[in-house]
Amino acid sequence: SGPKAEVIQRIEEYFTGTDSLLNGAGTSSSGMEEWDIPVDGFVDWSSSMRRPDPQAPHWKLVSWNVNGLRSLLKHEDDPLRKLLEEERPDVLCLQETKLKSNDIPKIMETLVKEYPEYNLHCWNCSNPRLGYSGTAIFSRAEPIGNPKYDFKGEAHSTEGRTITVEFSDFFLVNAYVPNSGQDLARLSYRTEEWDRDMREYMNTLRKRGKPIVFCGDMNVARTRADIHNAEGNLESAGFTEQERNAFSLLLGGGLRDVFREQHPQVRGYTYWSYRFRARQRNMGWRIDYFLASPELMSRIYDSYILEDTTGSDHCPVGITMLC
Amino acid sequence: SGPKAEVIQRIEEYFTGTDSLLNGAGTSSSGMEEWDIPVDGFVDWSSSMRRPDPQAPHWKLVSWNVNGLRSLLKHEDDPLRKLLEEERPDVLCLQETKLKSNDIPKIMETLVKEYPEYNLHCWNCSNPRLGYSGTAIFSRAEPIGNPKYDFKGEAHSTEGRTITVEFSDFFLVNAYVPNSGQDLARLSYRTEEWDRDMREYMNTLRKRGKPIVFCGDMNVARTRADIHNAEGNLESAGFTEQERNAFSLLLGGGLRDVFREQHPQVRGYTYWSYRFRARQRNMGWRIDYFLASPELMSRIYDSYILEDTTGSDHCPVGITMLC
DNA sequence: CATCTGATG
DNA sequence: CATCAGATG
Repeated sequence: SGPKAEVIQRIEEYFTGTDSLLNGAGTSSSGMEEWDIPVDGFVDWSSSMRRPDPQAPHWKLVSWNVNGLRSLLKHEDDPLRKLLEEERPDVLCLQETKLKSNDIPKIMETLVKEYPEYNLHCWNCSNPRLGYSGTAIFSRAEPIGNPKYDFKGEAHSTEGRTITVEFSDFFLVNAYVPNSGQDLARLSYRTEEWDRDMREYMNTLRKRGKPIVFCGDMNVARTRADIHNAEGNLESAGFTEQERNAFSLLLGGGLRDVFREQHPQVRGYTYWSYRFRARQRNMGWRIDYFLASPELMSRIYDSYILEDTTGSDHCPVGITMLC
Repeated sequence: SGPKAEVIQRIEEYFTGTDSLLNGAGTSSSGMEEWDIPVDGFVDWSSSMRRPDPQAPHWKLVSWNVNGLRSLLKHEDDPLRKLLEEERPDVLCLQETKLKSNDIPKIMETLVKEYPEYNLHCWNCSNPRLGYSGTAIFSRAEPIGNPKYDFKGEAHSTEGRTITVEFSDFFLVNAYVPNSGQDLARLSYRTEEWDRDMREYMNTLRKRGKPIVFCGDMNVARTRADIHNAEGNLESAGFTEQERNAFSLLLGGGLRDVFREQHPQVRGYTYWSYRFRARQRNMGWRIDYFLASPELMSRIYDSYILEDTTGSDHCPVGITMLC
């Protein structure tokens, strides 16, 4: 019906192009381990790969691990306001706000006053551990009902890592997946409990009959194309076999890695350690994702990395979705 | 004998001028509490009150609570190097270096390389508590024997608060007197143990037959003229009756407050809280001192406050001593 | 090499 | 409102 249908048609053609990994993604039918795909012929992500905003009505969704919102708002170049004003996302999901509940009213007041067009501001924060983790969502559109904080009862409710918001035609889940920690101290919690329970949660959401957008810092790089130095990081938090396998299970369970499907031959990172001047040397990881239910893929027009946005050790990622 | 004797004569005349508090200092013969002297007619310290360097051979001694030496060396305007190059002290005493023993070799190497004219570099630091307190002395002249760290055996030996150096004609004691703490938690330790033991230590040094220069952050303002708001701070660490009385006992025991004797009618502060923009508003305290044995007073040519030196919540203080 | 907290001043 | 540490990433 009108421009939207035309655009969807174009997106479907784009996805079925010859360079697409779509058919192979999430399976290992070839016998080759999924993570170990060859990266010959991959090109680096560049913002010129972004597609212009479509004519059809659409939402821009952006996700960003800000590594401390209070600090971010003090930066000289004010990258959050720049993002809000230049990118104008309809929905902005933040991770690692590191806010304690005491800090939230003041920050919220500031942002509500400056950006009244965002009708929803919701915050989840760690408790009792202060200044750790934390997530937030700003949205121009108001959701159906109230945001849902955390998932699976009390199991993962003390670190403020997830917020779920229901919109008319999809669920949005914003997550900051636990880091497996130094010496992988938290690897088993992360993969055997959190990741498992998240898959279950995705299944329960799906049963409610709406597709899902699941975004945030997944704290795992999927494949050789998603990390600068695969060999050197096989034992590192964020690239262990256990984490990659758990992520594969999530994707196998019906969620799709939007960026990878739209850019099958592109190397694009979203995180660079603050150490070793890693960002200047582009020694990065792709660990921030938009995942989506298959039935949404034909409406997702663009998927991109805002690699020029500084102020955090992560940069924002975004999608454009027809609505 | 020559210029030195002439200068000493001039200093003595200066001290016996009509505006001197010399006769009243350290006693309360008038019935009025010493701290509560009227401050009418006091003028603010200004660097124009400094006396030019004398012709006779002399040493400049400077004392500075640097509030973290590592941080100080990273400041844009590099105030420590500026002090060393512009003031060219013969002896520099530092307090609150906040160095742990691990940090000392590297910092020492840097400074020894840049300022080889300082033949003595000695450091005392807190242990086991890291990054707390700490003192240091740099001196062009080499001392007699080795520096002595701490005093009174093991009683006050875990916080790196004092260094004693013996020169040919005086002892130099550099001290960072313990702060009485929030809610005066440490007031009794400070006044009943540390201050008492320090008086004893001064007595033992005196018995060795040399005068004493005792400098540093004494963490107490003596009188109404030494603090911006006396009434408001009668219960504050650094201006309680107990601390003022303990300091009076030290002065009564034979040490003289050089700045106050040379500038009896001057209000000069050496510390301003980082809070409340106290320094801009000159809401300060005089808590950094050079104290000296009476027999040295006729040789101390100048006593001054380097109020323009920033980089710490204290500014340096100095004296010029004929030798 | 960043961010947080919490202690200290 | 500064410094430090120590935890975390």
